[in-house]
Order: sequence, then structure tokens, then C-alpha cells
Amino acid sequence: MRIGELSERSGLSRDAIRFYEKTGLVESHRSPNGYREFGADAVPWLAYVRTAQRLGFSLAEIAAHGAELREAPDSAAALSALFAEKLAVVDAKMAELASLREELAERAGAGCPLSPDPLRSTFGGRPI
Amino acid sequence: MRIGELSERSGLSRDAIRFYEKTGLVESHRSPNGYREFGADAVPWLAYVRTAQRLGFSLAEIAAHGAELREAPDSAAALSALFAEKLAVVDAKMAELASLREELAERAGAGCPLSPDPLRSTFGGRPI
DNA sequence: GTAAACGGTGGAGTGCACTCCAGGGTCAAG
DNA sequence: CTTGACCCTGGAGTGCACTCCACCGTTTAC
Repeated sequence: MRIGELSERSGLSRDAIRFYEKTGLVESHRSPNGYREFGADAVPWLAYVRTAQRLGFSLAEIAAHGAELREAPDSAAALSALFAEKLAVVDAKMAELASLREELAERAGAGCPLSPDPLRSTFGGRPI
Repeated sequence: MRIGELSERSGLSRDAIRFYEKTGLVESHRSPNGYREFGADAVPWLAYVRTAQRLGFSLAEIAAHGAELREAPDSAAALSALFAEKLAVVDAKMAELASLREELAERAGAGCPLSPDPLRSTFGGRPI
């Protein structure tokens, strides 16, 4: 598929896709006329990129992950290790998010009294 | 406390703190000599800011949340609503992260067969 | 054959979140 | 009274992640 179709299907701008290609986040080969040609894989891959990005991973990190995937010896064991590693990163983020959530949940619960300065009562105890 | 101490205690640079103050992320009053004076609350608040930031919230969003907290009518009901709202945002992020995690966990599990192109097998089915 | 739709490149510009000066005032210790 | 640690402001610069633009070639439809 060419860049226009990928743009529509991924919801990313053409410029963004070209930028991603330049930074190694997505691959393409070129038609004889010089047009980029993307595989069908590009669509879910870009969706993954967006999700990971929204969750606070930089494009560099995501690109590194993609490169590792591509370069990994194609053995189940090696790939399992790779994914386990990423899993740990995601789990760490989830834990952070959980503690943030907890802090908020405490406040949202049945009318807890609040001091004149909400911050004091909210974050004065255990720092998040 | 002055900016140097807050910098040490929060792990943020003086410049970053001054920048945060300029954008309304943290408040201070001034000593007669013009020095910024921060309350003890600033330390846990800045820790919260950093955590939220790492999790993909922009400084503008965090500042808005802080402002809402400060401006909220000091009634338990209003604040509960405020926190419940933030809670929903955090929960949405957790859900995204969970689906990312699931995708990774599937791969990391006992040797699942992989096609020549790992991406196809990883993301070819349901886009994340 | 020409117009519209699509593609290419290079480079400038944008917004965010800082970082790094330069130039200068404040304050406690020696 | 000077030295050093600390603070101020304003402005320039940086890295990331794009976005916009001008100018040009290609392909498709009429």
C-alpha cells in the first residue's frame, strides 16, 4: 500500500509517516517510480506505536524495540526473553499508575475531610 | 524553603522549578529580597507531577488538575467528583497499558511459534 | 493533453519541556 | 570587605515530534 492509504488506515498524517520512516520506526520499499510501498503489517504496527507513545514511551524507545524484534534470532526462547523484558517495563508503568490511582481513589471515596489546602492533605503523607 | 533546597529534595533542576512556576504548576511567595519561598507541600506535589508526566500527561494537563484542586469549592462532594473524573482518565490509561501488556505476555509465554516476520504474528490479528 | 489526485524532497516553522548562559543582586563567613 | 554560595531576570539554545510549505514528478480520468 502507498502512503496515502496507510495514512487513512492508521490515522497518521503522511508527514508523520515519512518522519517515522526517516527515524526507522517503520519500513518501506520503493516502487520503480520512487513511491513508498508499505506492507499490511504497517497498520497494526503504527497503532502499537501510537499506543506506546501515548503511554509515555519515546519514539526512540519504540524504534529500539522494533529493531530488536526484527534483529532477534528467530527462536522462541530469545523472543520470549525480549518480550519479558518489555513486560517488566510495562508492569512498572502500571504500578506507578496504580499508586496514582489509589491516591485519587482515596479522595474520590465517601467524603473525606479536606484541609484548607487540598494539596497538604492529599500529598502530605506518603509522597506518591 | 528556597529553590535550592526544593531542587535537592525534589530532584528537579532550579531552572525546571522556575519553569514550572512560570507555567503555574507550582506556587511560591516571595521573600522581601525577591527569593522564592516554597511550602513543604511542594516536594510531594512535584513528585506527583513527575510521576504523572512520565505516565504521559502533559504539564498543561497536570497544571489544570492542580488548578482545579485549588479552585474547587471545598466541599467533599465537589472534590469527589473531581477526583472521580481523574480516576476515569487514569483507568483508561491503565486499560491501554493492560492490552499492551497482554499482547506482550502472549508472546513471552511458553514458546509460541513465530513467523519469519515477527510483526505479522505479533500484531497481525487484532490491532492493539 | 490537461487537470486533479497523488507521490517525492528539502527546509523552515511549531509547541513542549526544558537547559544554559549573561549580567546582576543578597547574604553569611572569615 | 571581599569571597563564595545562593538567588534573580531575560533571552537564547536544545531535543523531540511533528507540521507546513514550495516546488517538482507520476498517474488516472476525461
